[in-house]
Amino acid sequence: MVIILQDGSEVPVFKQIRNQIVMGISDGRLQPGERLPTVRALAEEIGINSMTVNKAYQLLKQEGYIMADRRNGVRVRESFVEAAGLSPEAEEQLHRLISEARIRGVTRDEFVEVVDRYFAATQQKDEGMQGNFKLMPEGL
Amino acid sequence: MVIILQDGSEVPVFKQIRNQIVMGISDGRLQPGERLPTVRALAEEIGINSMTVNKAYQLLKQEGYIMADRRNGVRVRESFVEAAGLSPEAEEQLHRLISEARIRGVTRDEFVEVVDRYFAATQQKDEGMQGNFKLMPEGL
DNA sequence: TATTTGTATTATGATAAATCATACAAAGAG
DNA sequence: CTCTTTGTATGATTTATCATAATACAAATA
Repeated sequence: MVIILQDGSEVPVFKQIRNQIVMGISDGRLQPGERLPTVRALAEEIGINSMTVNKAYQLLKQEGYIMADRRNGVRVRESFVEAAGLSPEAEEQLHRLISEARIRGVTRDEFVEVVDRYFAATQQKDEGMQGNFKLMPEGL
Repeated sequence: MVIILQDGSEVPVFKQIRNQIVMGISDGRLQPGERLPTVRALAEEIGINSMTVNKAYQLLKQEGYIMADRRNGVRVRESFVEAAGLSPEAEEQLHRLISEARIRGVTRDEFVEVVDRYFAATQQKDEGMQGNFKLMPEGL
């Protein structure tokens, strides 16, 4: 699992960490139950304050993506609650994205093509990369 | 076209205005060249400061959705620049939305279903729905 | 016992966001 | 010309966010 922090991004660091971990869970790079780095380890590797990492973990925990306690450390949840459809926030954001895309001239098929590309980006379990949690310094 | 502000929303007011106008343009409720309310009129209608409306208009103007000057007031652009595909920001946000949706158990078909619903929500020009902005005199 | 763990607390500085009150110049109407 | 309306520039204020920092603490572990 590689985390890449973009420096000039308007997205705050703690949210970049959160987003990339969510994407990692979604595409299988992070397996259920897999342990994540400690807040201090991750903070030191990236070169940020540990409370910033903790803020990302707190958010992920509250959203139900991970579990964290002093017994088991921080781990990806074993199972996720299957909800009916998208969240209201997700629907709203998707609506906005589609509105902007249509004005740009993007057709339905072109949009679905992008959707399929991301849906297909499911990475199956790879023993070789198990447990590796690499961090890259701010790039680009 | 009626602007409805959600009170408890985390989305700032100026961005709510911007988003709703973009959606209005996309689904045809706002026609090309159609005049939008003055900053003061819209501000008074929804009970906010006129500079907040101006901030939304400035953003829309910068993004190329509208044109605004002292001669013609504020109007929806006649034509929009057709770009190739989604913006990088849109792709990134879509990627995140899909990642979150997949974890919730949303399938590709279910997701596309929602996409189609919003893509189909193109409202053609309808004389019956010609209730524009309330305080809007239809001048050239 | 000593260390590591997540986490709670509090503080601080920096920066950005959000709203508001004015004022001004350009344009049009009378 | 005068008066009004227009978008907009300016500055102020208030609030919120972000990241860092220095601790401390309880639970688990080596």
